[in-house]
Amino acid sequence: MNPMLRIILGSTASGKERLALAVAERMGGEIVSVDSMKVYRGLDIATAKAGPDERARVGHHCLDLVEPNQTFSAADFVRAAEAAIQDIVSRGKLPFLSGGTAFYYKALLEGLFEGPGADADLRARFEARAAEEGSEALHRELSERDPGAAAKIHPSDLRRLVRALEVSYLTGESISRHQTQWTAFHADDPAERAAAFFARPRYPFVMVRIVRGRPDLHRRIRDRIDRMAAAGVEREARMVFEQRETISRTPLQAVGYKEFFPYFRGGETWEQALEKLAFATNRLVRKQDTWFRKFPAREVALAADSGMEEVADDLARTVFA
RNA sequence: GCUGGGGUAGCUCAGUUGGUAGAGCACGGCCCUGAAAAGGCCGGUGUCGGCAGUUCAUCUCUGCCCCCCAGCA
Repeated sequence: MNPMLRIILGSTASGKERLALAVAERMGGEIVSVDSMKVYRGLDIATAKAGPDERARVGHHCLDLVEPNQTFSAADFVRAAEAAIQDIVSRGKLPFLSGGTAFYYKALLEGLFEGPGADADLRARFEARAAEEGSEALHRELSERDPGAAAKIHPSDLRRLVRALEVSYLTGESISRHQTQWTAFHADDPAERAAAFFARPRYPFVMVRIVRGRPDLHRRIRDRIDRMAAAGVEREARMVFEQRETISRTPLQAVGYKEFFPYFRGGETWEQALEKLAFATNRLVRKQDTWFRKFPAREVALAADSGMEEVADDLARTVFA
Protein backbone atom coordinates (compact mmCIF):
# COMPACT_ATOMS: atom_id res chain seq x y z
CA MET A 1 0.00 0.00 0.00
CA ASN A 2 1.43 3.30 -1.03
CA PRO A 3 1.63 6.03 1.59
CA MET A 4 -0.93 8.80 1.85
CA LEU A 5 0.10 12.07 0.20
CA ARG A 6 -0.94 15.46 1.54
CA ILE A 7 -1.07 17.89 -1.35
CA ILE A 8 -1.31 21.67 -1.37
CA LEU A 9 -2.15 23.10 -4.78
CA GLY A 10 -2.08 26.69 -5.78
CA SER A 11 -0.95 28.83 -8.66
CA THR A 12 2.26 30.78 -8.70
CA ALA A 13 2.11 33.62 -6.15
CA SER A 14 -0.79 32.02 -4.29
CA GLY A 15 1.28 31.42 -1.16
CA LYS A 16 1.14 27.62 -1.39
CA GLU A 17 4.79 27.12 -0.45
CA ARG A 18 4.39 29.14 2.72
CA LEU A 19 1.27 27.25 3.65
CA ALA A 20 2.85 23.90 2.92
CA LEU A 21 5.82 24.85 5.06
CA ALA A 22 3.61 25.88 7.96
CA VAL A 23 1.50 22.73 7.84
CA ALA A 24 4.42 20.35 7.35
CA GLU A 25 6.21 21.95 10.25
CA ARG A 26 3.25 21.34 12.54
CA MET A 27 2.74 17.74 11.47
CA GLY A 28 6.26 16.44 11.17
CA GLY A 29 6.17 16.44 7.41
CA GLU A 30 8.64 16.99 4.62
CA ILE A 31 7.96 18.66 1.31
CA VAL A 32 8.29 17.16 -2.15
CA SER A 33 8.44 19.97 -4.69
CA VAL A 34 6.28 19.37 -7.76
CA ASP A 35 7.85 21.92 -10.02
CA SER A 36 9.48 21.56 -13.41
CA MET A 37 11.79 24.54 -12.96
CA LYS A 38 13.01 24.16 -9.39
CA VAL A 39 14.75 20.93 -10.34
CA TYR A 40 17.48 23.01 -11.99
CA ARG A 41 20.47 24.02 -9.87
CA GLY A 42 21.32 27.68 -9.80
CA LEU A 43 17.92 28.86 -10.96
CA ASP A 44 16.76 30.08 -7.58
CA ILE A 45 15.39 33.59 -7.64
CA ALA A 46 13.10 33.49 -10.65
CA THR A 47 11.75 30.11 -9.57
CA ALA A 48 11.16 31.30 -5.98
CA LYS A 49 12.94 28.21 -4.74
CA ALA A 50 12.99 27.50 -1.01
CA GLY A 51 16.15 28.90 0.54
CA PRO A 52 18.41 27.66 3.37
CA ASP A 53 16.07 28.96 6.09
CA GLU A 54 13.05 27.12 4.76
CA ARG A 55 15.05 23.96 4.17
CA ALA A 56 16.36 24.09 7.72
CA ARG A 57 12.83 24.26 9.08
CA VAL A 58 11.40 21.45 6.96
CA GLY A 59 13.09 18.88 4.74
CA HIS A 60 12.69 19.58 0.99
CA HIS A 61 12.94 17.16 -1.92
CA CYS A 62 13.08 17.28 -5.70
CA LEU A 63 14.95 20.57 -5.77
CA ASP A 64 18.30 21.03 -7.54
CA LEU A 65 18.24 17.64 -9.21
CA VAL A 66 20.04 18.51 -12.45
CA GLU A 67 22.24 21.14 -14.07
CA PRO A 68 20.57 23.72 -16.34
CA ASN A 69 22.19 22.18 -19.40
CA GLN A 70 20.64 18.78 -18.69
CA THR A 71 17.25 17.62 -19.84
CA PHE A 72 14.57 16.53 -17.41
CA SER A 73 11.22 14.92 -18.05
CA ALA A 74 7.99 14.10 -16.28
CA ALA A 75 9.16 10.50 -16.08
CA ASP A 76 12.37 11.63 -14.37
CA PHE A 77 10.23 13.54 -11.92
CA VAL A 78 8.09 10.53 -11.10
CA ARG A 79 11.18 8.46 -10.32
CA ALA A 80 12.70 11.19 -8.14
CA ALA A 81 9.43 11.88 -6.34
CA GLU A 82 8.78 8.22 -5.58
CA ALA A 83 12.28 7.84 -4.16
CA ALA A 84 11.75 10.96 -2.04
CA ILE A 85 8.40 9.70 -0.76
CA GLN A 86 9.92 6.37 0.23
CA ASP A 87 12.78 8.14 1.96
CA ILE A 88 10.44 10.40 3.93
CA VAL A 89 8.19 7.56 5.01
CA SER A 90 11.15 5.36 5.97
CA ARG A 91 12.15 8.01 8.50
CA GLY A 92 8.68 8.15 9.96
CA LYS A 93 7.77 11.50 8.44
CA LEU A 94 4.74 12.53 6.42
CA PRO A 95 5.13 13.34 2.72
CA PHE A 96 3.61 16.66 1.59
CA LEU A 97 3.51 17.71 -2.04
CA SER A 98 3.44 21.28 -3.21
CA GLY A 99 4.23 22.96 -6.48
CA GLY A 100 2.76 24.41 -9.64
CA THR A 101 3.36 21.80 -12.35
CA ALA A 102 0.04 20.10 -12.99
CA PHE A 103 1.46 17.64 -15.50
CA TYR A 104 3.81 16.27 -12.86
CA TYR A 105 0.91 15.63 -10.48
CA LYS A 106 -0.90 13.75 -13.20
CA ALA A 107 2.19 11.75 -14.07
CA LEU A 108 2.74 10.79 -10.43
CA LEU A 109 -0.87 10.15 -9.46
CA GLU A 110 -2.19 8.59 -12.67
CA GLY A 111 0.99 7.30 -14.25
CA LEU A 112 2.51 7.70 -17.67
CA PHE A 113 2.11 5.04 -20.32
CA GLU A 114 4.89 2.50 -20.63
CA GLY A 115 6.78 3.63 -23.64
CA PRO A 116 9.95 5.07 -25.00
CA GLY A 117 11.36 8.32 -23.68
CA ALA A 118 12.39 11.26 -25.78
CA ASP A 119 14.67 10.66 -28.74
CA ALA A 120 16.46 13.93 -29.44
CA ASP A 121 17.66 13.01 -32.93
CA LEU A 122 14.27 11.81 -34.04
CA ARG A 123 12.60 14.91 -32.70
CA ALA A 124 15.11 17.14 -34.44
CA ARG A 125 14.36 15.41 -37.72
CA PHE A 126 10.59 15.88 -37.35
CA GLU A 127 11.05 19.48 -36.35
CA ALA A 128 13.26 20.18 -39.33
CA ARG A 129 10.64 18.69 -41.57
CA ALA A 130 7.90 20.76 -39.95
CA ALA A 131 9.99 23.88 -40.56
CA GLU A 132 10.26 22.92 -44.23
CA GLU A 133 6.79 21.63 -45.00
CA GLY A 134 4.74 22.89 -42.06
CA SER A 135 3.32 20.95 -39.15
CA GLU A 136 0.39 19.89 -41.36
CA ALA A 137 2.75 17.57 -43.19
CA LEU A 138 3.46 15.76 -39.93
CA HIS A 139 -0.23 15.63 -39.22
CA ARG A 140 -0.88 14.01 -42.60
CA GLU A 141 1.70 11.35 -41.93
CA LEU A 142 0.25 10.74 -38.48
CA SER A 143 -3.20 10.34 -40.03
CA GLU A 144 -1.87 7.33 -41.92
CA ARG A 145 0.18 5.78 -39.13
CA ASP A 146 -2.20 6.52 -36.26
CA PRO A 147 -5.63 7.90 -37.23
CA GLY A 148 -6.81 7.85 -33.62
CA ALA A 149 -4.03 10.11 -32.44
CA ALA A 150 -4.31 12.36 -35.48
CA ALA A 151 -7.97 12.92 -34.70
CA LYS A 152 -7.14 14.17 -31.24
CA ILE A 153 -4.10 16.30 -32.07
CA HIS A 154 -4.55 19.64 -33.79
CA PRO A 155 -2.48 20.02 -37.00
CA SER A 156 -0.75 23.04 -35.44
CA ASP A 157 0.24 21.31 -32.23
CA LEU A 158 3.79 20.48 -33.24
CA ARG A 159 4.82 19.26 -29.81
CA ARG A 160 2.25 16.48 -29.70
CA LEU A 161 2.57 15.59 -33.35
CA VAL A 162 6.28 15.01 -32.85
CA ARG A 163 5.71 12.91 -29.76
CA ALA A 164 3.05 10.78 -31.45
CA LEU A 165 5.26 10.15 -34.48
CA GLU A 166 8.21 9.46 -32.23
CA VAL A 167 6.32 6.71 -30.41
CA SER A 168 5.06 5.32 -33.69
CA TYR A 169 8.54 5.12 -35.22
CA LEU A 170 10.17 3.76 -32.06
CA THR A 171 7.63 1.09 -31.15
CA GLY A 172 5.89 0.40 -34.41
CA GLU A 173 2.64 0.91 -32.51
CA SER A 174 0.32 3.88 -32.32
CA ILE A 175 0.54 6.19 -29.32
CA SER A 176 -3.23 5.90 -28.99
CA ARG A 177 -2.73 2.19 -28.24
CA HIS A 178 -0.29 3.02 -25.46
CA GLN A 179 -2.25 5.83 -23.91
CA THR A 180 -4.86 3.87 -22.07
CA GLN A 181 -4.49 5.24 -18.54
CA TRP A 182 -6.25 8.52 -19.15
CA THR A 183 -8.82 7.41 -21.71
CA ALA A 184 -11.78 8.27 -19.54
CA PHE A 185 -10.25 11.67 -19.20
CA HIS A 186 -10.81 12.21 -22.91
CA ALA A 187 -14.51 11.40 -22.73
CA ASP A 188 -16.78 13.89 -24.45
CA ASP A 189 -19.09 14.27 -21.51
CA PRO A 190 -17.60 16.80 -19.05
CA ALA A 191 -19.17 15.15 -15.99
CA GLU A 192 -17.76 11.80 -16.99
CA ARG A 193 -14.35 13.37 -17.47
CA ALA A 194 -14.41 15.07 -14.09
CA ALA A 195 -15.35 11.83 -12.40
CA ALA A 196 -12.57 10.00 -14.22
CA PHE A 197 -9.91 12.44 -13.18
CA PHE A 198 -7.67 10.72 -10.65
CA ALA A 199 -10.33 8.01 -10.29
CA ARG A 200 -7.79 5.31 -9.51
CA PRO A 201 -4.74 7.17 -8.28
CA ARG A 202 -1.45 5.37 -7.72
CA TYR A 203 -1.31 6.92 -4.25
CA PRO A 204 -4.06 7.75 -1.81
CA PHE A 205 -4.11 11.48 -1.29
CA VAL A 206 -5.79 14.45 0.32
CA MET A 207 -5.67 17.55 -1.83
CA VAL A 208 -6.23 21.15 -0.86
CA ARG A 209 -6.22 24.06 -3.28
CA ILE A 210 -5.65 27.70 -2.43
CA VAL A 211 -8.17 29.97 -4.10
CA ARG A 212 -7.70 33.71 -4.39
CA GLY A 213 -9.47 36.48 -6.29
CA ARG A 214 -7.84 37.73 -9.45
CA PRO A 215 -7.25 41.29 -8.14
CA ASP A 216 -5.57 39.85 -5.06
CA LEU A 217 -3.47 37.59 -7.24
CA HIS A 218 -2.48 40.45 -9.54
CA ARG A 219 -1.28 42.42 -6.57
CA ARG A 220 0.66 39.44 -5.25
CA ILE A 221 2.29 38.96 -8.64
CA ARG A 222 3.53 42.56 -8.54
CA ASP A 223 4.89 42.05 -5.03
CA ARG A 224 6.57 38.84 -6.09
CA ILE A 225 8.29 40.59 -8.98
CA ASP A 226 9.43 43.43 -6.74
CA ARG A 227 10.89 40.89 -4.35
CA MET A 228 12.64 39.06 -7.16
CA ALA A 229 14.09 42.30 -8.47
CA ALA A 230 15.39 43.18 -5.02
CA ALA A 231 16.85 39.70 -4.62
CA GLY A 232 18.83 40.07 -7.83
CA VAL A 233 16.95 38.35 -10.65
CA GLU A 234 18.81 40.57 -13.04
CA ARG A 235 22.09 38.83 -12.26
CA GLU A 236 20.52 35.38 -12.46
CA ALA A 237 18.72 36.20 -15.72
CA ARG A 238 21.90 37.64 -17.21
CA MET A 239 23.71 34.41 -16.42
CA VAL A 240 20.99 32.45 -18.21
CA PHE A 241 21.15 34.93 -21.10
CA GLU A 242 24.90 34.54 -21.46
CA GLN A 243 24.69 30.75 -21.35
CA ARG A 244 21.62 30.52 -23.56
CA GLU A 245 23.49 28.48 -26.18
CA THR A 246 24.31 25.68 -23.77
CA ILE A 247 21.40 25.74 -21.34
CA SER A 248 18.73 23.19 -22.19
CA ARG A 249 15.45 24.47 -23.47
CA THR A 250 13.22 23.86 -20.51
CA PRO A 251 14.91 26.28 -18.08
CA LEU A 252 15.35 28.69 -20.96
CA GLN A 253 11.57 28.89 -21.15
CA ALA A 254 11.06 29.60 -17.47
CA VAL A 255 9.16 32.76 -16.65
CA GLY A 256 11.70 35.21 -15.35
CA TYR A 257 14.54 34.85 -17.86
CA LYS A 258 13.48 35.20 -21.47
CA GLU A 259 11.48 38.31 -20.58
CA PHE A 260 14.75 40.09 -19.87
CA PHE A 261 16.55 39.12 -23.08
CA PRO A 262 15.43 42.16 -25.09
CA TYR A 263 16.58 44.34 -22.19
CA PHE A 264 20.01 42.68 -22.19
CA ARG A 265 20.24 43.21 -25.92
CA GLY A 266 19.55 46.91 -25.38
CA GLY A 267 16.21 46.99 -27.14
CA GLU A 268 14.05 47.53 -24.08
CA THR A 269 14.13 49.27 -20.73
CA TRP A 270 14.22 47.56 -17.36
CA GLU A 271 10.68 48.73 -16.71
CA GLN A 272 9.44 47.20 -19.93
CA ALA A 273 11.09 43.93 -18.99
CA LEU A 274 9.36 43.91 -15.60
CA GLU A 275 6.06 44.67 -17.31
CA LYS A 276 6.53 41.69 -19.60
CA LEU A 277 7.40 39.54 -16.63
CA ALA A 278 4.14 40.53 -14.96
CA PHE A 279 2.21 39.56 -18.11
CA ALA A 280 4.01 36.24 -18.41
CA THR A 281 3.44 35.44 -14.74
CA ASN A 282 -0.25 36.18 -15.06
CA ARG A 283 -0.53 33.96 -18.11
CA LEU A 284 1.18 31.19 -16.17
CA VAL A 285 -1.23 31.60 -13.28
CA ARG A 286 -4.19 31.30 -15.63
CA LYS A 287 -2.86 28.14 -17.24
CA GLN A 288 -2.19 26.59 -13.85
CA ASP A 289 -5.68 27.46 -12.68
CA THR A 290 -7.20 25.83 -15.74
CA TRP A 291 -5.59 22.58 -14.65
CA PHE A 292 -6.05 22.89 -10.93
CA ARG A 293 -9.73 23.76 -11.13
CA LYS A 294 -10.33 20.24 -12.41
CA PHE A 295 -8.30 18.54 -9.71
CA PRO A 296 -10.33 16.85 -6.96
CA ALA A 297 -9.22 19.29 -4.29
CA ARG A 298 -10.86 20.84 -1.29
CA GLU A 299 -10.83 24.60 -1.82
CA VAL A 300 -9.38 26.94 0.77
CA ALA A 301 -10.18 30.59 0.10
CA LEU A 302 -7.53 33.03 1.19
CA ALA A 303 -8.14 36.76 1.26
CA ALA A 304 -5.51 39.43 0.83
CA ASP A 305 -4.45 39.55 4.45
CA SER A 306 -5.89 36.42 5.95
CA GLY A 307 -3.67 34.66 8.48
CA MET A 308 -1.70 31.85 6.99
CA GLU A 309 -0.92 30.46 10.45
CA GLU A 310 -4.56 29.99 11.42
CA VAL A 311 -5.26 28.25 8.13
CA ALA A 312 -2.27 25.98 8.72
CA ASP A 313 -3.52 25.17 12.21
CA ASP A 314 -6.92 24.36 10.85
CA LEU A 315 -5.66 22.13 8.06
CA ALA A 316 -3.37 20.26 10.43
CA ARG A 317 -6.26 19.59 12.77
CA THR A 318 -8.89 18.67 10.17
CA VAL A 319 -8.33 17.75 6.52
CA PHE A 320 -4.75 16.59 6.86
CA ALA A 321 -5.09 15.00 10.30
C1' G B 1 2.09 82.06 -32.47
C1' C B 2 3.27 79.52 -37.25
C1' U B 3 4.12 74.95 -40.08
C1' G B 4 3.84 69.74 -40.39
C1' G B 5 2.33 64.94 -38.22
C1' G B 6 -1.19 62.69 -35.15
C1' G B 7 -5.83 61.64 -31.83
C1' U B 8 -9.53 54.35 -33.72
C1' A B 9 -9.86 48.17 -28.29
C1' G B 10 -6.34 48.30 -21.91
C1' C B 11 -1.43 49.29 -25.11
C1' U B 12 1.04 49.83 -30.13
C1' C B 13 -1.10 50.71 -34.50
C1' A B 14 -3.89 49.25 -39.62
C1' G B 15 -8.27 50.85 -42.14
C1' U B 16 -8.48 50.25 -49.77
C1' U B 17 -11.98 55.47 -54.38
C1' G B 18 -17.79 57.27 -48.11
C1' G B 19 -21.59 51.36 -46.88
C1' U B 20 -21.08 52.37 -38.47
C1' A B 21 -14.28 48.66 -37.88
C1' G B 22 -9.24 44.97 -37.62
C1' A B 23 -4.17 42.94 -36.25
C1' G B 24 -0.41 41.95 -32.53
C1' C B 25 0.12 42.08 -27.44
C1' A B 26 -2.93 42.39 -23.03
C1' C B 27 -7.45 40.15 -21.07
C1' G B 28 -10.84 35.70 -20.61
C1' G B 29 -12.18 30.39 -21.62
C1' C B 30 -10.59 25.52 -23.22
C1' C B 31 -7.20 21.23 -24.69
C1' C B 32 -3.11 18.51 -22.77
C1' U B 33 0.19 10.85 -21.49
C1' G B 34 8.16 11.33 -21.16
C1' A B 35 10.24 19.63 -23.22
C1' A B 36 4.65 21.14 -19.40
C1' A B 37 6.68 28.09 -16.36
C1' A B 38 6.21 24.35 -22.73
C1' G B 39 2.85 23.61 -26.90
C1' G B 40 -2.04 24.17 -29.20
C1' C B 41 -7.38 25.93 -30.00
C1' C B 42 -11.36 29.57 -29.30
C1' G B 43 -13.40 34.43 -27.84
C1' G B 44 -15.01 39.61 -26.75
C1' U B 45 -13.08 44.04 -26.03
C1' G B 46 -14.93 50.25 -29.16
C1' U B 47 -19.82 57.10 -28.03
C1' C B 48 -13.36 55.60 -34.33
C1' G B 49 -11.08 63.33 -29.64
C1' G B 50 -15.72 66.93 -29.50
C1' C B 51 -19.55 69.80 -31.97
C1' A B 52 -21.74 71.17 -36.42
C1' G B 53 -22.24 70.44 -41.83
C1' U B 54 -22.42 67.66 -46.76
C1' U B 55 -24.77 62.82 -48.00
C1' C B 56 -29.67 57.80 -48.62
C1' A B 57 -25.17 56.61 -45.75
C1' U B 58 -19.33 59.10 -43.06
C1' C B 59 -13.80 56.33 -38.93
C1' U B 60 -13.36 57.94 -44.05
C1' C B 61 -15.25 64.49 -47.01
C1' U B 62 -15.78 70.07 -45.07
C1' G B 63 -15.61 73.79 -41.01
C1' C B 64 -14.71 75.17 -36.04
C1' C B 65 -12.87 73.68 -31.31
C1' C B 66 -9.89 70.61 -27.76
C1' C B 67 -5.49 67.57 -26.80
C1' C B 68 -0.47 65.25 -28.04
C1' C B 69 4.35 65.21 -30.83
C1' A B 70 8.19 67.48 -33.93
C1' G B 71 10.33 71.70 -36.23
C1' C B 72 10.39 77.07 -36.74
C1' A B 73 9.75 81.60 -34.25
